[in-house]
This record gives sequence, C-alpha cells and structure tokens, in this order.
Amino acid sequence: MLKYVLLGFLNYTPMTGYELKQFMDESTANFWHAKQSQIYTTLKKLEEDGLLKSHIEAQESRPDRRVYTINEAGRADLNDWLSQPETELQPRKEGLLVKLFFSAGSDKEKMLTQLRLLRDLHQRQMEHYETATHAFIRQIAEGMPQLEKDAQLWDATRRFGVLFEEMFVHWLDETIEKIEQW
Amino acid sequence: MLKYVLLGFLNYTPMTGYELKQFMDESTANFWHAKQSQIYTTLKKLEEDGLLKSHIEAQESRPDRRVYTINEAGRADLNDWLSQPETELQPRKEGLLVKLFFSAGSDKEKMLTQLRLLRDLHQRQMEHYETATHAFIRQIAEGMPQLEKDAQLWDATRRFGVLFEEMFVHWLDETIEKIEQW
DNA sequence: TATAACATGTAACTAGTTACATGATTGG
DNA sequence: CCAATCATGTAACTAGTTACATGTTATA
Repeated sequence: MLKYVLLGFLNYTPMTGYELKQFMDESTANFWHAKQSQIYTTLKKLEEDGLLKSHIEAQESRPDRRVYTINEAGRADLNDWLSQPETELQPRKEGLLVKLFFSAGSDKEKMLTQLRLLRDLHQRQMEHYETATHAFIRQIAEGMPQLEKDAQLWDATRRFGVLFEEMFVHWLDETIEKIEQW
Repeated sequence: MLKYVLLGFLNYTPMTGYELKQFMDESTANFWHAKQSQIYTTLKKLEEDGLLKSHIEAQESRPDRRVYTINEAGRADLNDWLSQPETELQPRKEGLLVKLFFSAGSDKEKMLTQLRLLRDLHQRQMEHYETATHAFIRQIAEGMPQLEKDAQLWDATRRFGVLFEEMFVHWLDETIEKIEQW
C-alpha cells in the first residue's frame, strides 16, 4: 500500500524521499504512515521494478537530493490499482483496546487517569486535523483550480480523521463513566 | 501485541491455538486479529521463551489437540504489560482512504457505486457487533459473577466497534453527498 | 553550544501474509 | 458428494521497525 501512496504523490510531481515523508506526515498520516527508512527502501524497490526513475541533484552546502519521477509503467500500475474497487472491510488494530479488554484486574484509579489522558490526546489530535491539516490542504490547493476535485477528496480524508477522533473521545467518555461506577 | 492477546486469553483458561483463533474472531477481531498460522507460530515462540507450557491431548476420531497453559513467568509478563500506561496515539491504516485520496481522476459513478457498497458493508458490520458479538459476550459471562468487570470491559470494546462503524457510515454518507455534486 | 532541519541510506530484526501439506468427520 | 469443521504445522515471502552511520547549516 505504501507503494501506491508514493506513486500517487509522485504522479503529481517529482520529489525526494525526504519530501514524500513530509507530505505524508501532513496529509495521509491520518490513514497511512511510514518511517523514513521504509520510504527509502520502497522507493529503491519501485525503481528496480521499473515504475520510477531517479536522478541526483547536487546542492551547495546541503546534502545531495535523489529526485524520483514516475514513468509510464508507474502511472499504469497506479491507475490499474485505483480502478479496482475496495470490496472488503479492512481490519483495524487498536492496541489500547487490547489492554482494556484484559484489564479487569487493574487498579480503577490508574485506569481512569490513563483514559482521561488519552481523551485529551485524542481531543488535541482532532483539533490538529481541524487547524493544521486543514490549512495544509488549503495551501496546496490554493490558486490551482485544476486541483479542485483533488482538494475535495483530500479534505474528505481529513474529515475522516476529525470524525474518528470525535468518536474516540465520545467512546472514552462513555467508558470512563462506566468504570467510575465500579 | 498478539503475544498479549494470547497470554490474556490463556490467563483465563488453558486453550489450543485453534480455540484462541475462534475466541479472537468473536471478540477481539474488532481491534486485533491474526491468522491461524501466526497464532501457531507465536504460541510456539512463547513456549520457547518460557511463558507458556503445552501438552498434547489425544482424541478419538479427531486430530490431537495441543493445549497451552500460562505459567508464572507468563502471568508476570502479562501483568507487567497491563500495568504500563498507553500514552501515545496509535496510527491507523485505512487502505480505502489511500485510494480515495488519489482518486480525483476516477469515474464519478464508479466511485459512488463503490462507496455505497462499502456503506452497506459497514452498516452490516455494525449490526453484527450489536447482535452476534453482543450475544457472545453475554453467553461467556452468563452465570459467572466473578467475570462481571471483565464482561463490562469486553462490552466496552464491542461498543467501540459499534461507534466506529456508525462513524464510518456517517462519513461515507457525507462523502457520497459531496461527490454526487460533481 | 546544542539541537533541529536538511538529506540518504543499510543491516538486523520483528510482525504478518500466503501458500502448502495432511487427514478424519459431520451435515446438507 | 461436497463443503465445512476440526486440528496443526512449515516455508517462503512481504511489510514494517529499530538502530546505526554520515555530515552541514541555521537557529535558539
């Protein structure tokens, strides 16, 4: 899947692995993230597979940049993937819930303290999507009317982040209340 | 993390890898899942690490069962992990959103058809948590008053599934509406 | 004077998936 | 008769994480 994130971004414009990481952190991190090291190794593999082409750009008083460009094979692979419908539910992983599931023997006050802390984290994350992520998307799309649809879809994924965090906060409130009654 | 799911279940009662998979599918699948093969290899590793002990139970006209039992080291490891607070937001992965993010060039009607189909899937999944999962939890906890707290926490994780699917359906409705206006 | 930003990469590892292999019994 | 259930496992692979290695420049 990281493959398609990288191809998808490079389909807009050539970039380095470093820049791709920055874009991901400000836009897709909400639903797909990767470490810098994985981005570099995946880009290398995509070039070996003939979907990308890279060249080195020398810079003064800065490390060299390796800029990746998508080619026809890469675009074809991306478009082929985009045209295939997603027809299955995708499993989630939420480590916190694993812990909660088996916490019946844990200390009540400790649990409450932890859940309240997480509540704040999720609340702040929600606000991040509403301010920082929102601003980032607007800034990219600004003055580029050809990206109108793109920006609407980017914003739909941002909106998912907002709704998810709201749901999480609401669920934590419910759960905290339940545990308070023990 | 699978490690702790397995230790957590085995902390209630000894079980086989096959049974653990069934329990997971009906309870934790909502926030943690694993393939049968991974469960077997992880159990083997946990026994090598000295956290579990297994013995073979022969059966007539059925394959032999390998029953795993948690030991003191296993309980200590589990309790140690349970006592450590979760203090960070955990990243999500939602493949559908990746596709949507890069779909500005895709066919509108095809996209709508797909999103409507997914809406139904999530709606049904929500109903599954409300009926099947709900019944499973009640059945396990029934007549075991010592599992009262446990059952409340299991139900809290089930409730997360319900709220998540409701949120997803709501988000899909919003997104469908937006795309319909193209 | 230290740390963040810029910039790329490899090595070793853990986690997770897919495919294969075996074989009896039960229910539709 | 065919599919599902019971039951366990290995091999080969892909994905992802952690740690290491290097070195400059701008900023606080």
